[in-house]
Amino acid sequence: MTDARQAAPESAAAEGRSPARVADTLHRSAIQLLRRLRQEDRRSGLSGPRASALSVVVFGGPQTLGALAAAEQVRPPTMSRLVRAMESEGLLLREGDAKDARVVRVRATAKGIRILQAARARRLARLQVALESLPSGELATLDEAAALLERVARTL
Amino acid sequence: MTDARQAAPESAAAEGRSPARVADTLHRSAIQLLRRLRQEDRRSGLSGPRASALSVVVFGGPQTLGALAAAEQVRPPTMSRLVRAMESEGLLLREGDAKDARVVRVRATAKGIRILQAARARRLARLQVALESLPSGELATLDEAAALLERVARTL
DNA sequence: CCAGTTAGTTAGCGTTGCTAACGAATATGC
DNA sequence: GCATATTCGTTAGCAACGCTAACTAACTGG
Repeated sequence: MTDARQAAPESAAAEGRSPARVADTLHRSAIQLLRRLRQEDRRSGLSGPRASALSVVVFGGPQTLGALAAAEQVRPPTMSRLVRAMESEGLLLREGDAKDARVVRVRATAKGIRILQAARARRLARLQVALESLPSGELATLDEAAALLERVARTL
Repeated sequence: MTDARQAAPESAAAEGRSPARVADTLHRSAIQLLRRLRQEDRRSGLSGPRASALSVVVFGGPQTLGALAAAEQVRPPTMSRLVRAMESEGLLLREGDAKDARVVRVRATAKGIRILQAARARRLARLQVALESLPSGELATLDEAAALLERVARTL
């Protein structure tokens, strides 16, 4: 099945580096990472779906409701209800579009931005502490890999 | 606040490699990666919570209901209902403990294992395809980083 | 101007999360 | 050994989230 031995690559043994194996380890470690960081979200007052949707609006700028639903991989009725609930909590607001009266544009409020950033800061702080205890070489590897991974994820 | 300039590290510029920045990029890329891979789960017939719980039982072996709830970061009543539903679908079975009659031990059935592995294979296949188009140096970086990340995640 | 398409909502259902309260079994203390 | 406390899991009941089906309103193309 595997063609790992053909034309041995330039350097350090390629046996552990088949795309299949890397995919597996990457997948498992990403799941594990986010699972642990999710513990920090309890005290944010934001549910998972709300934090995720709010994040898209805060970092991606104002969005139509449909675009937001697509980004969150959720159907329009689900996002419609989510947006209404979050609007009533003052996290975001819905505004009409000047060109097309059908669309609803969603924008984060100052409060929404503040709350999301606080939740995000808690997650990142926890991860940062763990990274601080790594030797600089390992940190460099993670830095390169993270940038790479971001690019790979966009092409998925 | 940052002490990035003190005692300049051995090699290539450390400016982008503060733990804070790496944490941020890692976090974002992990979210993006799993968000995309989640699209594959639609055709597995397993909901997110079910796939996740089943995965813990398949890879971690038989578990008590409470341990499973803790692993999934969910309260016992939630896991109790989830397990009952999955048992009725033939994905796993509940068996009593010989030593302690209070505990319920949960084990995956052959069907459960098969279905989980199929879902997992779909996710991994998609990621693998993306990785195959990377130059081997980048793949090596991801390989090292994935192993590192797995270790970091365990200490979180 | 009329048919078709698109954006979003409403209605109604199943699943998944919780807390509170309980039953049963085990552990502890006197 | 027996009363009490603790632990494990379940039941009941609620809120949040996911879906599809069906609808209204608005835009588009002839």
